Amino acid sequence: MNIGTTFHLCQDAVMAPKKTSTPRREDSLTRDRIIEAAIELLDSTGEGGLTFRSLSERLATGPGALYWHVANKDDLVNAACDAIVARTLADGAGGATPGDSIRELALALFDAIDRHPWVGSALAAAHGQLPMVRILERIGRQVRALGVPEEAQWATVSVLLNYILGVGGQNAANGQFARTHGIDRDAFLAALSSRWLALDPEEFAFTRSFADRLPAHDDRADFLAGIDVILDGIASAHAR
Amino acid sequence: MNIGTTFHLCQDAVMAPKKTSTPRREDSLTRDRIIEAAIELLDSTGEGGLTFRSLSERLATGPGALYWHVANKDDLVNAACDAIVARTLADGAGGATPGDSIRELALALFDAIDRHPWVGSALAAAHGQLPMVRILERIGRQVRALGVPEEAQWATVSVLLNYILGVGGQNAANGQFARTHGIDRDAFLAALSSRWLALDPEEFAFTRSFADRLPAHDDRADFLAGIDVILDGIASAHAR
DNA sequence: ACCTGAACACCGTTCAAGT
DNA sequence: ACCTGAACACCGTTCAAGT
Repeated sequence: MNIGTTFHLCQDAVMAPKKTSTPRREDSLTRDRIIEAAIELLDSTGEGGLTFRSLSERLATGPGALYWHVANKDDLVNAACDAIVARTLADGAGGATPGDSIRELALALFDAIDRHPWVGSALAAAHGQLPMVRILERIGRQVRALGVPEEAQWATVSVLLNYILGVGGQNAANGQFARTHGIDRDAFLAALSSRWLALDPEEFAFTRSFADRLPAHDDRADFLAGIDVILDGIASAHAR
Repeated sequence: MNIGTTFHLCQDAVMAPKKTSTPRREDSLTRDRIIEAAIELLDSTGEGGLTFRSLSERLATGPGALYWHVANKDDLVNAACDAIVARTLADGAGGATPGDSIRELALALFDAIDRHPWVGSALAAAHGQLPMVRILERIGRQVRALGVPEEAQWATVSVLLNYILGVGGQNAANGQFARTHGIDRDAFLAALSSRWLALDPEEFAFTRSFADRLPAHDDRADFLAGIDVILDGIASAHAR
């Protein structure tokens, strides 16, 4: 899945081409080129913006041509997700301790999903697929390095992975909502806050008590705090 | 965004007559009736099986009629999800300790998503909506009861919630995959296991080492083990 | 007020026909 | 082998027209 091919998009070519000249591709279609274009489309137009028609238009071809290189839409989205995940994991230099490595890995994934919200949904949809296995493997190695006994390793990896996926899914939903409603993060949190304040004071006492702190809170810091809670739990369960 | 309307569920009150004056005919369309039919359709045919056409057919009406009671498909799915979540939370008797209550709550949600896999996806898609707020509130109260200091409560609730949502999302994906491919859980895990065994032995050493244990493992027990790890982490961070 | 059902603007996917 | 683009079988949603 090495995607180094460069290709340029002429979306700023305002002048409409002559009726006689159809936009021509410069080089042939490739699975990698298709995936790269899909990533750009997903990033710029959101989950709903990726369409075989819009994608084929961007690649100056017909919808049917894509099916020669890609099995179907699930395959396409999964491959796009895997490209992002593989790049994200490739960047990690590794921390001083296994715990640091896990923190670094988790933050890298958090940031990647923040930049590409659709990755959060794609990860949730594709259990056991390559992108998830990559993450599983990385976490597993660090959990082993942490000294967790063999029989508890799977459950331990599972907590970390599912927590990361859970946060990722929520971030994806936030990003998607903000996009389709044309508002930014601050406006989204402000709206959420006032919606929570409108809830029944008795039935939702806890939720309401946090409503006004919502707009100011730091997603990333909270996410990391969650990772630390889990790491603490692991340490206390397998203290040596 | 009008999902705050209170509606009561009479799932077991099969023969409760309406004492109040009911100008509507007995079989007239109702938001509740629509939501109930949507739940049945989602349960029996999966996420892709819910269609305004299939639903209207089941209710012996036209697709357009549904829009009088329901804003759009998101609204419909969210309301269906909320009905399941509300029922699930209503069953909880509460545990002996806050920790037990959290365990009980988490297991109840796990089982509900197991029975209705689409609820996992619906929860992931609707951040801050009523169904998620219900869960948030319940967890929040128990976290308070656990003695977690004020400033750490939000992050603590967040770990538990996101972990539950993460597992729920994965279970939803599993259920969806098994349904669309017409296989059961055992066949799914067996296929996953052999797929993992086909991975590169060096690059995926950890994953492969767990591939043969995959078919026999207990999702529910692993889920609960994860909850316990988080509860341990919370306890060790705020030891009194 | 509530319901009908045709119509609109899409979608993923297929496939005979081309090169 | 790879690509084309029309065609198929769907969607969610709207809306004039009915009761």
